[in-house]
Amino acid sequence: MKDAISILRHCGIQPTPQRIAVVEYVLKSKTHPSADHVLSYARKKCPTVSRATVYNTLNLLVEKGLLGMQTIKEGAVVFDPNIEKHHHFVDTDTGDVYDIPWDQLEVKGKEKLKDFEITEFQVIMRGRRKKN
Amino acid sequence: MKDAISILRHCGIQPTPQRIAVVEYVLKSKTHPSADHVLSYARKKCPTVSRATVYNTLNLLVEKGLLGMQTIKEGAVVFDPNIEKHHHFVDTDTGDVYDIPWDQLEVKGKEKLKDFEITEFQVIMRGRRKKN
DNA sequence: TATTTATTTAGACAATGTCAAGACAAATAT
DNA sequence: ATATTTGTCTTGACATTGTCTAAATAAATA
Repeated sequence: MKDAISILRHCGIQPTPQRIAVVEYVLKSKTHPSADHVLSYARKKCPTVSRATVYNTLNLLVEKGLLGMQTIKEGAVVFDPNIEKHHHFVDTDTGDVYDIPWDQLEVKGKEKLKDFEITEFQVIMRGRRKKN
Repeated sequence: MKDAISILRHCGIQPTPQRIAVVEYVLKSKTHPSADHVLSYARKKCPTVSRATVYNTLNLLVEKGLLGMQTIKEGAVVFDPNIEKHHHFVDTDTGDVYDIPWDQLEVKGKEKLKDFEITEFQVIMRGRRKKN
């Protein structure tokens, strides 16, 4: 992955220490962190960073298409560095969210929904992850 | 639909005026109301009903399987009187949520997900509802 | 150096949702 | 009837999420 500074510059966002801290964490996260998670981790690099700045930066990244945003859990939106189309599986025991590759599932019948203009869709599954 | 009192009695919940007001509204709603919507309408029938009672009653109904609960919009959970399996379409302009009948769509490939034990799933679509 | 301009911070604010304590009502027992 | 237990409701406190504003700070430009 490119470094945080180039990523920010590339979309015309001034790379400040606060934004760099946010980007470094959220864009390389393997999980699906909430804004509060991002805030905690950003404060490790940049102890004075404020909640407002974290929210501002996250919203900027989402607007620029560098970051996904999902409303699949109660309580708080989660962010998703994977901006390829994909589906989601939510472990109902742990709350963990897993990405399911787009081509693993096929959704048939959408063309029958004549009343709706579908701009995006995904399958959301819930259950338990099997421990191997 | 059966009346609110029988429904409550049938699951061993004492039918109080407050609960009846909640049930009457939420179980016959054609939309997908939030808890706050339910509170507003319940107060029309029962002006002193409290927020806590509305939440308690909604949670009770969900536990008993009489009411669905969906986390598909930002900010607040929505409730869904349709407890048959179905998919959802969210109008990104209006925020309205539409139920899509279960048999309109088919999701293929779930058996390939060997790491996951799927207890439920649905397709969530976003876009615009075509106005005829 | 002076002056815009952009960014950050702190705190206020509103909304969602949960919880505990006391008030109230209803059912049962005495 | 009255007392007692049991269940329910309300109020208000509380934590959390997320947005906003005003003031402070930093950075860029002239």
